[in-house]
Amino acid sequence: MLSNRFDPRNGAALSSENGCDGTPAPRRPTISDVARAAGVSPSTASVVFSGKAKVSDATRDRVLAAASDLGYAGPDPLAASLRTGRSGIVAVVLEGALRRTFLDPVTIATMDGLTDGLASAGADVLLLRDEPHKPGGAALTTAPIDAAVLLGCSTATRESLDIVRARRLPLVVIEGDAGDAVPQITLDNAEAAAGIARHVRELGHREVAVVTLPLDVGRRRGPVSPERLARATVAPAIQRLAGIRGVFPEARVLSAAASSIDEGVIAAGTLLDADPRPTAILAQSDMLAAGVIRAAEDRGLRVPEDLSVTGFDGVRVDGLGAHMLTTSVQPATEKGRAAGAQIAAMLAGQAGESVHFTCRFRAGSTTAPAPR
Amino acid sequence: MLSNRFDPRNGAALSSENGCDGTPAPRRPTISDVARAAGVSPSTASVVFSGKAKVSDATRDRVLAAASDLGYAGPDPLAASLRTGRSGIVAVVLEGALRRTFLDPVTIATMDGLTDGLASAGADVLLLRDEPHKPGGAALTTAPIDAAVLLGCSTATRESLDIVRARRLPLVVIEGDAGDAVPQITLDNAEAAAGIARHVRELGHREVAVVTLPLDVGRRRGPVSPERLARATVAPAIQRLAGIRGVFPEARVLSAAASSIDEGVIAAGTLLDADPRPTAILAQSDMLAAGVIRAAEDRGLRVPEDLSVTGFDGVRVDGLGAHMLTTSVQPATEKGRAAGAQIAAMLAGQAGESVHFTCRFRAGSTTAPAPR
DNA sequence: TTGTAAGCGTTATCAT
DNA sequence: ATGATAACGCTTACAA
Repeated sequence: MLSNRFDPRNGAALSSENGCDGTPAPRRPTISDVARAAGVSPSTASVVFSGKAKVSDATRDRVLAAASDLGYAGPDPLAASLRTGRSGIVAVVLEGALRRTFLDPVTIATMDGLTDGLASAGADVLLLRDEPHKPGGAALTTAPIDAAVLLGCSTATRESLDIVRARRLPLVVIEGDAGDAVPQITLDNAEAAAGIARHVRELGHREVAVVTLPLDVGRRRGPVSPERLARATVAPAIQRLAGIRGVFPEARVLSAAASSIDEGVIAAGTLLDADPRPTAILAQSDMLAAGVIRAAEDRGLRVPEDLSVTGFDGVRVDGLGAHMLTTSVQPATEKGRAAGAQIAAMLAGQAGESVHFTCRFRAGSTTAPAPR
Repeated sequence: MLSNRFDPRNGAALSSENGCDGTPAPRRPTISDVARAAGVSPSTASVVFSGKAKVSDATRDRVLAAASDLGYAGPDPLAASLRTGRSGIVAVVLEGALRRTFLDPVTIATMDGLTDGLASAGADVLLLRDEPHKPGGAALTTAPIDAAVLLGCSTATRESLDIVRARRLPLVVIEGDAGDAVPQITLDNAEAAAGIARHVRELGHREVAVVTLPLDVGRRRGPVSPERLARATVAPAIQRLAGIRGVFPEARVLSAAASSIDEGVIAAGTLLDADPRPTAILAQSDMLAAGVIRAAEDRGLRVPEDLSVTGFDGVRVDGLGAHMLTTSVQPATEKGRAAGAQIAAMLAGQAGESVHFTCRFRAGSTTAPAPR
């Protein structure tokens, strides 16, 4: 028997003969095969494909023709990656199920910007869930990635963070709790939320309620006690609430289980059926605000005459109708793009740095002077 | 000068001395370093990490200790990939911008199922846009992937398809136009749509209009002429329309520019302000149907008393209110899971096969006998 | 402009 | 249970 060694290309033991007809097992052509067929050296052929050096037209044509002849589809990415030390892949680590993550328009916008910013570095995005203790080992430890971005992760991600550090991969954290040395993309959540609150106070509102984003991975719906707040982990939710509390320390606060219209409806239901009824409801996202408006209108309340409603994010909410939400517009896409740019810089050998973004208050048609 | 060869690990020329302090340039430990430190052979160390053979406890402990000592984070995925011929990555090729793709709840559900189905094969998902003629070469040709899934791609993807074929990668197409030999995940769009249409006809409706999904990559909003339909490329839209036309050949047909509530509102606006006003509107997605309902209610029309509305998909539409949509429920998550399972099978050396799914009609509260 | 040579770090096989 | 060996396919520095 001539050869029975393992051949990764075929994923199984390769014997010198095929099972039935004596034909040699089909082996994929390599760049050396192409070079040989073209009568050039492997390095020349390599350069033809990478374009990293000048090659005479005649040579290039011969190489390309040989490649086409042999059905060679270009350099094997796996081998090229090992040689260059780069896979061209950046992991985006998401907390929780894909389904939930991508239900949030802000996340989608951020992902959009991220892929965009990464594209200029020639990198693509690998979707990874934050589940380090998965049976069979975490994908984060074995995936051929050049860098990682932690997106929308609360402290639950500590473990993922350690893995990335152990692998010494460039890392950027978007609005998460990452600590010291890691470049972060941040937002002025507290200030922006305070700005909204001030607007509402200036309109004369005193009976105000708040609907927050989920505060932790538990995502429990309901009133936010001091104890609960102390255990909260989701930075944006905590910060926005702090901003509001600076203006309305006594506001009643309810947590939603997700950033969705339906959750807004549920929370507003509780708030609007209470006595005294708030004259303004500050929601921590535009999706929640849309739900609050829906709940108000279902009860025959007019927005903004009977109830003022504010949001946060400044995203286009599909199905909000004619209302123009009073909100604070965050540069969601820019956040992602900035993360991508930092990754690109770090991959290019530069130091990554944190980037801070600010929101822009936008007065809409959903707030008005408090009824008296 | 002892050495000035290229070192992929550091991404730059490696000199025998560091720039300032004479310290040797820090080199990452390899599995051989770990093996040496533990006093075992590299193959033994490898087996400790892969678990693919029995190792005595004492040996394993020594290796692990050495690894921990040296700060070794595990086998280099790039090198392991080259050796095994597997990267553990499957590309999902999407048509158009991420932002648009992920705005569709059906796509999200399918992605959810796909990642799920792939997880059992130990594979993760690389997001790739369908743009083969991008400057710098298509990512699809150079990405270290084991297989590819084409999701929601019309014929525009022919080129991507060719690349995947040239690379001889396992491929599955979800509801797309891929031709013969490629395993496909399909849906009984025509039959399911016909079923909805029959339900509406049995309720006595004769004046019926249709709101379709985008018909091609142009995604133009407006009336669907025979010429336009002839140039349509989006299979589900075409098939669903065919199903409806079998029941209501004369129905007025409007195409939406996306599958969203707002687009439904726009299309329904045109239809409801026309004379004669339809007594039923068949939307090709639940999102569109939600918009149709919204538009109707905005005009003071009651659903279903004055207007019957049907959808397609059976997804939970955030903010649909109390209505229970009459629709056809498609197994969106299952479609993705099936695609993942086929990829897994092909990666395991088995033949991939097409999988056909059927929708289930669901009568809701948005259809009623035609007003007379 | 092209060729030569030396690995990149790992893991499957086979022998012990 | 462990070790020696031989690839995996490519890209780069350097010489010609």
